[in-house]
Amino acid sequence: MVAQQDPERAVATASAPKGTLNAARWSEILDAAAAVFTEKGYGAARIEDIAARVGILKGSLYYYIESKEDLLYALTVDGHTKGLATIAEDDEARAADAPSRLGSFIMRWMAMVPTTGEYAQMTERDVRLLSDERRATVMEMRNQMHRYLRGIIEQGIAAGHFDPATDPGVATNSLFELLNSTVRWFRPTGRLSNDDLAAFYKTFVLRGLRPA
Amino acid sequence: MVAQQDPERAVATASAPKGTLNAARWSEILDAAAAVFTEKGYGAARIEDIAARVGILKGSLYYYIESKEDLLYALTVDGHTKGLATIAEDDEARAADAPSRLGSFIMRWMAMVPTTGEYAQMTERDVRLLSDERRATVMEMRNQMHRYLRGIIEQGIAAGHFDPATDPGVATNSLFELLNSTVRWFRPTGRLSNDDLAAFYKTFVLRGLRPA
Amino acid sequence: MVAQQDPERAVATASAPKGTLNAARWSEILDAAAAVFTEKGYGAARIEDIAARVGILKGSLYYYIESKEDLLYALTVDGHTKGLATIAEDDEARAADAPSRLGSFIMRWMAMVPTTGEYAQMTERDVRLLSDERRATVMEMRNQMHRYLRGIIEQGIAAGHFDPATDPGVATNSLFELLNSTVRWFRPTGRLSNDDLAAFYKTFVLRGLRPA
Amino acid sequence: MVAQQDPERAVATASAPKGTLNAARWSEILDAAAAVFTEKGYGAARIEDIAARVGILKGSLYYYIESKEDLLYALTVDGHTKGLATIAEDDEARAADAPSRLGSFIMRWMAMVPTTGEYAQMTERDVRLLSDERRATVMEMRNQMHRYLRGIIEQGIAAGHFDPATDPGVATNSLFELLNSTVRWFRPTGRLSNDDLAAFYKTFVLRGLRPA
DNA sequence: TATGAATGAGGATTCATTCAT
DNA sequence: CATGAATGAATCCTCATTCAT
Repeated sequence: MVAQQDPERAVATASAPKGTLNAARWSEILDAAAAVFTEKGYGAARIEDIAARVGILKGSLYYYIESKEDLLYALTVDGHTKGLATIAEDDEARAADAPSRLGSFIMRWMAMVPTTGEYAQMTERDVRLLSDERRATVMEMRNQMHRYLRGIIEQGIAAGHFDPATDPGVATNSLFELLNSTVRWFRPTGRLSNDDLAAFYKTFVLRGLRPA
Repeated sequence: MVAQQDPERAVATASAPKGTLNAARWSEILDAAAAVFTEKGYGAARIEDIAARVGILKGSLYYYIESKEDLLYALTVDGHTKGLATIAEDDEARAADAPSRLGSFIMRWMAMVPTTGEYAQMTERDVRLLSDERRATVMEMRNQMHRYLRGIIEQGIAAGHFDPATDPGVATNSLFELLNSTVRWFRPTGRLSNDDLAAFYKTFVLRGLRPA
Repeated sequence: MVAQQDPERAVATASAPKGTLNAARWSEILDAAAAVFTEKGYGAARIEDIAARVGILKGSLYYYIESKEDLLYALTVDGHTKGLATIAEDDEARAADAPSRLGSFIMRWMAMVPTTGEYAQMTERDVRLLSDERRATVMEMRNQMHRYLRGIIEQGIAAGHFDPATDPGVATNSLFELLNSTVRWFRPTGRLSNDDLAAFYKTFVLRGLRPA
Repeated sequence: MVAQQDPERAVATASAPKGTLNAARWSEILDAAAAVFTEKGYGAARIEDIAARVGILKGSLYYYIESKEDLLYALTVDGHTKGLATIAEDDEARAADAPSRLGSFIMRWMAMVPTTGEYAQMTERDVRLLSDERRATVMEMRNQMHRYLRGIIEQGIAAGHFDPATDPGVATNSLFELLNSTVRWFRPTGRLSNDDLAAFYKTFVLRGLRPA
């Protein structure tokens, strides 16, 4: 178990797979892994690259992990945990109508995205690399998020706020893909901030779902 | 799911890197590569898998290629060539207003998507695997497509059909990501056909871009 | 058997290993092999390179040879045959004293060297690549040459023309190495012709062997 | 026959390409590489052979090297470094006349030769296998040695000790080839020691260069 | 004679993983 | 905790050779 977590990783760092460990070091390792995976892709990333970024030798990494997959899994669980935190609503928010719930979700999700690497919202293909059990865990977390978003869309359709011709599953998948695709091309170095982008998505999506 | 062989392949296919060779066999090889890359990802795909799918030994594949990268490149150029064919408009179409041009583009693009594998619209990361020259070629093709779509969006903004608050670059990237993300989750095995999906995207996008 | 040989290769072209063949083509092939072996070394030379230089496909080369080794052997026998031709003396020459026989031999040998490639006087290491039988053949040819030169040196020592402290075996080996090393560094493109070099060797060697 | 390990190795050895590693092991590896390269030639030598001779698996060799070429380069730099050490003269030696400087050089060079493998004085062809930068380094070392020897020959000609008809470049190349050819045929197993050979070369060369 | 296509046995290199110290 | 050294299975790629046409 990780004894203490720093604020940035606070919400839910996956605990290191090997017993009691130096939490700060484990956090460094996850950051390094996130950076390297994002830069090279999971397959091309080498344990050595990650270790080097932490400033230790690759053999030493095995004090913290049992396999490379552990890093992918930890990062993914981390990201998904943050995602799950994002779908939490207080009673008041939950009572709102679908458009405002959806708009609010988009803003929250987009606020979270830059705190995770590309692998946090792991693609279908990479999920396959996990063991059956782990894959099931991740899929369950993912399904929870999908159910949440789908619920809002169905609510909006039922209430006449969203086009009844919309297939809720298609809309859910499309929204997640749209929001998560951001990491693949957006670099907040220019005119546009992450917040600007979030605002665009919100407007775009809410208008896009409106009935004819 | 995997690039289907179709008549256009003969025309659009990047020519095999080693002189003039049996075109049918080369096409088989590209199909096999598309299937294996899509299934396992480029990095994890083994030359042996591809050869086996064609029914030859791995060494024999090197009669057709010089390196694994050749396959990625050929597939990508293939996909991008199809993409470029998709942005072609006759004079009448070009003269139309932005919403109808955009709607029409979405339908054409979505009609093309199922004829290519996931690697046809290669991700940023995989583009890095190509040699400098090849990467430049691919990027130029990609830029052409982006310019086309961006042009339509700017036209729509100028004509008042699209929200003037829209950033054309963001919208262009978002649209491509949205459309291309399809291959990552959609399987046309259920209620919904690829056409249904295209219709959804069209409606969703056109409404989403409308002014307030 | 090669039916007719062109003058340049007349003295003793090793016949192609496979039955009756187009002699001109076989000669072309040997020239190509000599060029490629000299350029890249036997090991690094590819059958494909040689075929390309002849203007045929590598598969076609096997109409003329049974294995790559055939080319090395043919070239070597060729060169050694030329070497053996070089040690031939008429009765008058044979009757001369050692210094004039040796000087004359050096001039003849150096006149022959530029007509063969580097592999003609194959190194110890490459000889090992030949089959036992072929190696024996080549070694026997080589030994004949060595015996000839050694004979002259022993004659010179006996007659008091050469330093009696000279070890005939060492001198023989040294002379062959000296003369054959020429191909490794000499390019007759500058001030010096092959004849100039021959003259230097002759003077140098004859003085070098003189008694104190 | 093969590079014998000796105290100088520690000083003269090109440092292992991968950081600071176990020096003794690196030395073992170089010895093994020298042995295998000499026995089979660089091209035919297998990494596995070298590893086996060290008593490790081939994969383990890559802990010490980045590529097979590294071994060739290290060996060559090693040999050339020894060669450069051989051309060093103290003030008294440098002040001597050309014949004694040359005689002394031959003795020193021949004392060095048996401590290096065949690849130490790498042939032109093998030099091509090195990267541009490495080739340049080796060529520069080689040129230093050539300049040294050529200087002595020019001094001798100027002072009237050597035949003025001698081309210094030709003589330099011939001498190096003569001395270095030793490794290709000489085995100090018989009557003759390496010192005997050195003495022969010294006498032979000094007489060979004398004026008419 | 020549070709095109395939074969298959290597060989270099990579890298996650192990483990004694 | 960390290191250095080694492992060994994988995987890309090479190329001499074969052979039906």
